[in-house]
Amino acid sequence: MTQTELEDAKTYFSTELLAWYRLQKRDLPWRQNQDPYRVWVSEIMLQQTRVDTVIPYYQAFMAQFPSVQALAEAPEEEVLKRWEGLGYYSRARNLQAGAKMVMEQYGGVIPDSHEAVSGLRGVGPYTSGAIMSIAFNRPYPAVDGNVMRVLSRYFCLEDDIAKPATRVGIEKLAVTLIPEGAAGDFNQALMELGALVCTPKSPGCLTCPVMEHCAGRIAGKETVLPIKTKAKPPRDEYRVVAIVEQDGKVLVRQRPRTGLLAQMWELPHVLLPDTAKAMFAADAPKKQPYMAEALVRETEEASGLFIRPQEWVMDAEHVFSHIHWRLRVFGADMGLIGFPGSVDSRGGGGDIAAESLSAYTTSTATSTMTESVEPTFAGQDGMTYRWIDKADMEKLPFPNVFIRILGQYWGV
DNA sequence: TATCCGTGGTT
DNA sequence: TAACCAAGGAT
Repeated sequence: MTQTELEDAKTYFSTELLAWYRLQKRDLPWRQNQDPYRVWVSEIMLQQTRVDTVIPYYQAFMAQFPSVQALAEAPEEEVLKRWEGLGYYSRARNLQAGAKMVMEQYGGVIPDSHEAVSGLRGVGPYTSGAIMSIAFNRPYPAVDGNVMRVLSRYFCLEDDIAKPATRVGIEKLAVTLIPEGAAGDFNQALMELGALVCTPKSPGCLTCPVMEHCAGRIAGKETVLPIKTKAKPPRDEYRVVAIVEQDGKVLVRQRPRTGLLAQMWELPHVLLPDTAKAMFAADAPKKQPYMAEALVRETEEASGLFIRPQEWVMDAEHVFSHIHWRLRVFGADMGLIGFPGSVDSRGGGGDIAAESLSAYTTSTATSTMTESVEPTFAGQDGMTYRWIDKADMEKLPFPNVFIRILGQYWGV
């Protein structure tokens, strides 16, 4: 292809795609106007997340946090709760951190500046380009997975889109395609085409507005492009979960401030060694003494509570991007009656258990005096533990897997 | 550069 | 079922 032919193909692509978008674009909540805050929130939510999933979250989030100021001033737990179920929870914390930065450094106004927007927590190359182009109509590229797929096919590019360097190259190409004065619409058009027509598995070339000059299709490679190296499968983790019930309430804890499911609440659970895999086989008995013992030991060391596993409740699975949790859930009671004898009978660790119980009763008494509800106490592991009932779940953010487990346990 | 971060829909 | 993957970013 000559240089002139390439330029013609590019002009054709930009013109036809833009016209197609303006006729075919979906009516989405964040397209009501170009308010930078609305664009910002939508772009963060849309990271690695489907449009249909985002829509209800976006509506609820904007209703509860309608402005940068409202978001900046909200309690973090309310923000996390509103994000519950959407995943990648760091997005929520970063978004709020960004809102606070906008309040403090830019007087509550999102600046029309690529450098400033790029400096906000959770805003990377794609999102900064999306905000600058959609909210301010500035000619920056917004290259996501859709755009890499569409341009890989149209220009028959065979670089591995899993490599960061490839995205940089496609950004350089994408800038040159932006029509004068139409950056926002054009960038959205690229993504809209990828979402609706130029889909990963079976691209709809027959209805594609630019199929006539699509080099990938002409070469017969529309289904092999884009080239993308396979991701590693998630590693298995076998875990035992405790539903400890006392006076109609269930013991939960808050995860650490960083890492997986940071600051979310959960049922206590312990990691089993890889050798436990056999115990999760379909024909293996559901209740294994070994698991119950692990649960007793680890939970006691973590929370300071002595629990007694009773019955197998259910199995559950949860797949993260990089970890596959296989969970076996046990119902358990608190072992308060005859506690010292129980400690002795199990042998070893008696001192730890005795101290733990003492610490637990003390902190519970303290917190019930200072707070009228919800005794909260620190475990030996530094995590915060508390007893909740069904209604308390409305306040605390839980990962979906525990919502499922507790929902079934409580018969929701 | 590779790995860590969720969840749900499709195929 | 299992694999794939979706409007990515941080470290």
